[in-house]
Amino acid sequence: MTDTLQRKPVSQVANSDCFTEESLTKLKEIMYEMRAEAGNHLFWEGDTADKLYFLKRGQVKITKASDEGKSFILYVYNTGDLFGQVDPFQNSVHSFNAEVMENSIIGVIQQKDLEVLLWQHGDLAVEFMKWMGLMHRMTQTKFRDLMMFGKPGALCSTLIRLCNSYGKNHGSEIVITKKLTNSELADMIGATRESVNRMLGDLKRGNIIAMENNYIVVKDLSYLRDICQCENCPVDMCRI
Amino acid sequence: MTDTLQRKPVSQVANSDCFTEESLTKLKEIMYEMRAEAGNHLFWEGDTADKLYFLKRGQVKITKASDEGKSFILYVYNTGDLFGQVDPFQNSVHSFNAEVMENSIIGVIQQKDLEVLLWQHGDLAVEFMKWMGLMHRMTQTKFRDLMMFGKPGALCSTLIRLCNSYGKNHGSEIVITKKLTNSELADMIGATRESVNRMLGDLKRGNIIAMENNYIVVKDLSYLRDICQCENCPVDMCRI
DNA sequence: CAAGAAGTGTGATGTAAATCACATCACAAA
DNA sequence: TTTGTGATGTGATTTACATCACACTTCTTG
Repeated sequence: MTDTLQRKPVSQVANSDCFTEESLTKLKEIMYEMRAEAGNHLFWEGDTADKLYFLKRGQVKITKASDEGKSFILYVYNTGDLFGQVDPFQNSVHSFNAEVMENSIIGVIQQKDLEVLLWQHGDLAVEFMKWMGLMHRMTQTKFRDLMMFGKPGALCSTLIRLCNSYGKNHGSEIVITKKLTNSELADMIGATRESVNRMLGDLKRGNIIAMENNYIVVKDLSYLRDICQCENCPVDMCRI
Repeated sequence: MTDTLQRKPVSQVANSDCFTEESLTKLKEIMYEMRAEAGNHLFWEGDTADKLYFLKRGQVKITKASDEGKSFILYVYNTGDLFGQVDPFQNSVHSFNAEVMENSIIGVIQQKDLEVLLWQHGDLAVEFMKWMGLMHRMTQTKFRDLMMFGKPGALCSTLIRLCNSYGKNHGSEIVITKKLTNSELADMIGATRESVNRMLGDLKRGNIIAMENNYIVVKDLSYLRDICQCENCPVDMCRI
């Protein structure tokens, strides 16, 4: 979560920013490209986890379904993001689902190939370690935000993360350039649509946010920060 | 979370099991040893995060304090565990506190030194990547357990994790060989002492668990599994 | 453009869990 | 032995949030 001034233009922010141009090229060399249509799944819970995915273009969300049919959105990945699971077990399986949200072009990396690459290139290994550290930290901070500050805190944290992932500055306001339904927001914080609706209503009435042709506009970021005790961590960390 | 038969003796389970003997030796060569007394802190929120810690002996918990003075226990590390933060930012700071619970002997690794080592040794880099993946997954599964199955689910998941970290089989029962107060359990699942007390009472009445001179004994692991929809993942992953 | 689908907004009610308030209980120190 | 201290156990009350129910709005698409 960052000062509005520090924010990079939306289009440049991706978690593969951790890598240098050369490293990214090396990674790209061991990828094979595939296309996936919106609605399809890259993997399901229980599938073998032995691949990484580089989102050349598109959007993918990582979810967990509960028995009662509710689904919890853990991450949303966008163009330029790298994601997947690296485990020390041979028969490791996914605990989550990866659902394609927009038609996407995806570079697939086999864990075996990645291991060879890391083995050969020390600099890539170091960058890769840092990327993994970043991803882990993103999970931890999200965990904290969703556990410690109630549903309003979780929502405010999510709005801040959305600003960091999709925000465009308009003067002192930040437009979240991604349409989101109340249900989607609810699934991101483990709440119900109705609760989100009421909370958003409160924020609108308090002049913290506003809607501009169905996009959320954040008018008072510092208020959101206070609610979830945001510590102004790096933008790259506090994302969706 | 595993079948009782698969469970390794407590003393052998540590997250540094990801590494081969040789790799661990290399890591140990770049450590400097320090002693820390119970009650002290290895780091506080806001401190620079540029070190890893290898717990040669002792116990350390990673916590987050909320404004209202409540504290949430994210991890408890034991002898043989490696922990710490690796971030791609130069001025990265900790989001959590590390409190020493027992007098400990700790090997400290500077991130800079680690980078050199990873750069030089491909096999270590690959193992390190897997270790990081394991740690991340541990966080994710804990996240899921605490978010999706209510407080009873969170408690059951935590009891299973405690079995995996500290469990000793006694016939079909598992003794959790670590004394825990209701408050500590509460801090692990983000609940209150009273709630934990009531939930434990329910489990005792249902003959799922019992107390034997202040140690928790799990008598019906499968019941706990059902409550938190445990998928029987590897022991090494589902830990505290 | 009509009509169904998908999304929003909001009241009423139910329920899980926090909070408050004490009564024990265990045990260590004076 | 008393006294203090931390932990446990349990009822009564409050609160946050889910659930249910339904009206209203806005987007689709035939």
